[in-house]
Amino acid sequence: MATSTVEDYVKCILLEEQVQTTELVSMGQIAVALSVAPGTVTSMVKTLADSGLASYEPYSGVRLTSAGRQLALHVLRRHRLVELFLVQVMGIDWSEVHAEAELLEHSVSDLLINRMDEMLGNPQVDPHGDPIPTSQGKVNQPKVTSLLRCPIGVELCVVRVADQHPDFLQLVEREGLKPGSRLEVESRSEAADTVLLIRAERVQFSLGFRAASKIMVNS
Amino acid sequence: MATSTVEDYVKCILLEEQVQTTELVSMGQIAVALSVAPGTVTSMVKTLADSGLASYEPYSGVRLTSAGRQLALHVLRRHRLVELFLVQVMGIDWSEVHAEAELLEHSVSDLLINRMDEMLGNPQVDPHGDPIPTSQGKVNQPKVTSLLRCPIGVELCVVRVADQHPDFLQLVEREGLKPGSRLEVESRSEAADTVLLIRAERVQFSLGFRAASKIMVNS
DNA sequence: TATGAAAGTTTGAACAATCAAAATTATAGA
DNA sequence: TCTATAATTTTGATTGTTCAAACTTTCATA
Repeated sequence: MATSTVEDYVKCILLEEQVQTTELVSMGQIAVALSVAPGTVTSMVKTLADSGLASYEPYSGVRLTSAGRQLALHVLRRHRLVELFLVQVMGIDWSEVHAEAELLEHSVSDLLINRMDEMLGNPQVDPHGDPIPTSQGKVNQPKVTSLLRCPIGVELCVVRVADQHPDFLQLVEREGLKPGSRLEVESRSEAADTVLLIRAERVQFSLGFRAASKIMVNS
Repeated sequence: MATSTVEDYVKCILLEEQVQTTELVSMGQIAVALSVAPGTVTSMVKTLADSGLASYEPYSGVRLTSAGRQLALHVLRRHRLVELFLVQVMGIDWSEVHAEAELLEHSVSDLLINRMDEMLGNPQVDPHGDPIPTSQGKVNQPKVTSLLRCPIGVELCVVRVADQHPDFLQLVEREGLKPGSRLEVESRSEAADTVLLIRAERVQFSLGFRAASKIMVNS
């Protein structure tokens, strides 16, 4: 059985694969994401490779095998269902559930996860809009763009917030940018590093490019 | 921070202290309870002693310090609240919740545990009748006797089932011996190793001494 | 009182996960 | 093409948890 550290590594590799265009995930990326030393990643990645969860190319990077992807998707399913459960059933603030789920994703049984799934009505996405893999490990990644790339002057719907930091999530909530919110990009200024938004009630609001890239809208 | 292994050891020592009359818990008891080799217990108990959670007397046994007891009670509180939550809220069978709780007790945060406690109405006991320690680490151990020692011919109420094995719990449920059930001991036979019971509806039923010692009634 | 079985301890080894620091490789820019 | 820098890998060590097997202590009883 995979240790919870192994689960963390495969999940991390899956998530890094998803946010980049290249095939291989670098050791450095993983080291930063998991806050461990680079050498630690190299050695752990080798053991992932030994157990058939990843294929490792020295000095180039690592890629999940289908077994590794399967495991990672199961962990992700647990993580996201737990998050939604904590918000919907336990009434915990959406900015705090990520940290809780990070722990619980390793110790929740299949029985319990499927009970949660049922109770929540087989939801498609978690509170941040991230898609929940099915128990068979299928995910549908809806087509989205960020506020950095979406068309200007068109009404859009926020579908996902791609950052789990409580501070950011609290701002998102305060400013009415949670998934489901409707808004429009009025303009962008590369020089000023700002994206000017108009929300449903015609209120203006601006975000820096970095923040804007974390708000995903339908496209 | 205490590892989950350390939590398991202090919880185990607390539980063993409770089921015996003597002060010190032996290495052998712990080894059996946790299914580890005797030598492993000796070395772990030394590290518990080093971190101030227990006091260790070579060849005699181990005893929790107040810090150790405090930690153990917190773990026990988490375990028992999780069990009750799983039964009451998640609808999981009471014979299965022990195993689930054994995992979750190490990864549920204080925030979540207190939310559960609230949601369940600050319950006093878990589904097996075991008392739930408060967040301050207080437990009230109600006076109980087992069906082996209780008076004969008096109506009694089951308050606790002191065995977590699913098979036993399922039998208890089938035979209507869950906490809250009313019954009477009609007779005991040392030779036959049986305790003859009469339940509310005047149905007779018998248990072996071993099993009878696991059913606790008010006294 | 002596002794042998049961209980406990020690020893040496293993594995998982980690680090710091030295060594190696890759690569972008001169 | 060469080289300095960044990224990666290796090395050697540490911590936590575990085991089997050798050894020691305890204690009941012959």
